[in-house]
Amino acid sequence: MLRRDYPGLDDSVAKALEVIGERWSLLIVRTVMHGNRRFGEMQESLGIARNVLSARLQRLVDEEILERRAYQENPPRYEYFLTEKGLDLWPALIALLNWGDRYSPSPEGPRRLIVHKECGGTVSERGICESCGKLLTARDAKQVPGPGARQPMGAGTAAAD
Amino acid sequence: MLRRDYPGLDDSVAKALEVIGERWSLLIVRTVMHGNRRFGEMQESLGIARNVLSARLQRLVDEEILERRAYQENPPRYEYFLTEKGLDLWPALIALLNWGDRYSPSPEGPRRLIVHKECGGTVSERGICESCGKLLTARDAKQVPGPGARQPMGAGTAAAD
DNA sequence: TCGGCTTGGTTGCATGAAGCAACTCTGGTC
DNA sequence: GACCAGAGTTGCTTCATGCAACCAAGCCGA
Repeated sequence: MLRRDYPGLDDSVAKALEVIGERWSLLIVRTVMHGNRRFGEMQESLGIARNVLSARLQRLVDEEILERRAYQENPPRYEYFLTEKGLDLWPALIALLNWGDRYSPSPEGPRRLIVHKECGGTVSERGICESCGKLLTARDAKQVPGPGARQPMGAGTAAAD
Repeated sequence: MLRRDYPGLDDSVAKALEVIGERWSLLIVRTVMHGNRRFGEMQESLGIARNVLSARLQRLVDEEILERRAYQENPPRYEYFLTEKGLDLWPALIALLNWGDRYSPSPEGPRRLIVHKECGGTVSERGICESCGKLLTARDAKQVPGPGARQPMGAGTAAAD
């Protein structure tokens, strides 16, 4: 997009979209939630151009949605983790996931299911456990293969660090 | 964005973003929810380029998120309404709204508040009425001016048609 | 009847973001 | 010494976006 801000719009949805509304940004947050923390993992799992991935990671770190931590010196190598701010995007992602499932379903059913770590219940559109009724956050949930799963899913299933 | 699809990604979030992840799309859905139904109203309330608005409306109609209805013949004039599919984006918009409120707050407080039509209770991040506890949809909620409201808000407050 | 106004677009052009491939840089391995 | 891996960066091309001007069909007022 030419400019990523929405001048003249001062509501909170526009502000949110200025930060995470760019192409790829939300998918990067999502892939980190799935446990892909390294540049190469993300690049492979998303099929994104490397320069664009580099620019998005930079911006997401600047916006304090991701945090970059070195896991080795010499040569320096980094991993990216979600901050609280990043983890708090989980409800929005769940809402989009469910909307996508409802209106563009795969014939075999969803590839991934989000379940409550504690009781194994499925997670509703609003991020509520359908089994125990609790209001969940990113830390309470994990993904498991759904009926439409094809390949082994990338990396782990951990949402938080 | 160069291309709006995400080839190789077959999960539901990516599918949802292919449809409503383009710049402006979600803001157009939002402004229609706020009661701006006509081309000129949307153009003014969003400050979007007219050709881009035209292209986005076309696509949103194609995707059956909006429905175009003539309100007069000669010359033909149209209004745009949300379909069920469009109304079902409400939980995602509420999640983004709350995320934006939390992390980029206006000093005076939110400009708009979303309240439950029936009991007047405020609507939580997950689209649940904080007063009566009901799980709400777009039709159950309306927006009212918040503490940070400045100008009279565009058009009405109706969410549905 | 003539020009101007309103609504809802479409067209043409300039700019900049996304995609792709090649390159860099640092260290480890054979 | 040659080669490989990880994490980017650089250069080039292409397409989407923003802007402004234009079009079209009816209505309005003088």
